[in-house]
Amino acid sequence: MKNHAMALSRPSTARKDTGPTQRGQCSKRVSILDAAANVFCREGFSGASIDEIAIEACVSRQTIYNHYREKETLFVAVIEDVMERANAMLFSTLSTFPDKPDHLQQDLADFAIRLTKNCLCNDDGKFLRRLVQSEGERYPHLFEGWRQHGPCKISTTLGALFAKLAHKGALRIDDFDLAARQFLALVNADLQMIYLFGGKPTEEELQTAAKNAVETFLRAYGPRVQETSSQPAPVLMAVS
Amino acid sequence: MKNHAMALSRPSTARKDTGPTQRGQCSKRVSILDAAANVFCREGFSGASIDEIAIEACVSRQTIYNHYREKETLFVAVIEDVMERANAMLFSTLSTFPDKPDHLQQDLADFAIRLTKNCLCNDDGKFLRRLVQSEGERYPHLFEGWRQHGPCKISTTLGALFAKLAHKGALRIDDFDLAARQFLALVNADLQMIYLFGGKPTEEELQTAAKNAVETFLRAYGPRVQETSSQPAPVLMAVS
DNA sequence: GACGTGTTAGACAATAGTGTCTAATTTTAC
DNA sequence: GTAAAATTAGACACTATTGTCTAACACGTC
Repeated sequence: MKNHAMALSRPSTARKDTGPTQRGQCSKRVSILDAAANVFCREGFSGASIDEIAIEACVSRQTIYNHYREKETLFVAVIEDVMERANAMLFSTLSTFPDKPDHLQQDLADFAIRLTKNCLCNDDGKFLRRLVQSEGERYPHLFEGWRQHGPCKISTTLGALFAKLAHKGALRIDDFDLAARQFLALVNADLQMIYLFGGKPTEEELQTAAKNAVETFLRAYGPRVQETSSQPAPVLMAVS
Repeated sequence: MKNHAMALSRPSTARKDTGPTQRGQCSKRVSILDAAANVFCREGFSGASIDEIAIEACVSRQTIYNHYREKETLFVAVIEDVMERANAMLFSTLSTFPDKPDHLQQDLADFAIRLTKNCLCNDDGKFLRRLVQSEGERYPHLFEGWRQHGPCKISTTLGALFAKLAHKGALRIDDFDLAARQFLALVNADLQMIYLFGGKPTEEELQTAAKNAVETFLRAYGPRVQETSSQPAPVLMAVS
């Protein structure tokens, strides 16, 4: 249950580094990485103890030292593992961005839900929010690659996707990257408070957040004459 | 320079708890709290050592134990200190919200800049982002009060302020609290990436972020006929 | 069954941190 | 100036943790 997303996406990325084991005992490496991710996320780098990780991974402490020479090596391996998986999931989700202008409101909302579910609210997302925040300054080089290929790239990629829709006349956008950043910000507007104390939004909260975000986004960037169901908007006429 | 905001707002909140000192040695308490805030922020709770705090506060370790019985007591005191100050600054800033509909775009942008500068980008803001994220789950009761009176209240308070403007016809808003949350989200849209690796935005980045946020906010919630400088919008007339 | 690889439990030294205690010193109040 | 209060440096016991080492063990292949 808790490791659902991890377990799901793990098989997709074939582990290429051949450690002391071939592939039969690869499961040890995986359980160590998973347990370490949980403990590091829960306790932070200095708060996490190797013994705790060993117990949670159902592995002896010595095994951890066999695979990863020292605590910091393990930490770096965990970070890289999570980041690679998170970035893969991010771009896999981005590839589901709607390209047809029909049902834009619903399609964008569905996309927003996929994005939050797959990338922001899962264990990897929580891990990254927490660890980048707390350990980011201590390991600048470590997170730099992820930052470049993850968060930084998402705006431009999403911006390009919005550009496509704009060229089809479905959106009126000046600065596509800005619109992308704002779209992401709006999606998170209702969820920030939930993230804050470590919780995960319910399905309903997710849908409401997506709906709210898309409505406002379209009011700002959608084609003119946006009919809102709540209050009958005054009829507008374009004069020249 | 670094403690500018802290030093500014500190005298405003009279310290009421009378520890072992009356008020002459109160400066010790303050330097301990400041140093502890920095170290806890940098290293997290378990990573921070009392010795490090003592050195940074230019105080002997024993003095810290005299004032605060143990590490956790000190931690809680620091958290409460920062939160109280942050909330005070937050509502002090909220009180500068524009109430005149003229020059709304500029006034809202200026307000957004004040908000980011005074509450989000200063040391206290960084401290809270980091510590609530990493230690929030360990001390649920500790942050609960702040959450109620800070982040949770800001939406409703800001929402009420937007409502005033809306009633004057300056804004077209259905859900005021939602609009407030989205305003905050938009203001942060361009800054998230900077927060991510612990940096502080420059004055110019701050202004651009505020300008972008307000423009989009007004496109979504502003009165109709929003003139954009880039592309001459068609003149619109409300019929009935 | 022998062998090699990987795993395990436990002991171990080394280090670092917490919290206490004491005696000397400084600061503050009167 | 004197006495009380606060501060300091240092030693101290205690605990937790890291990382190493060793001997026993599991498990497969040959």
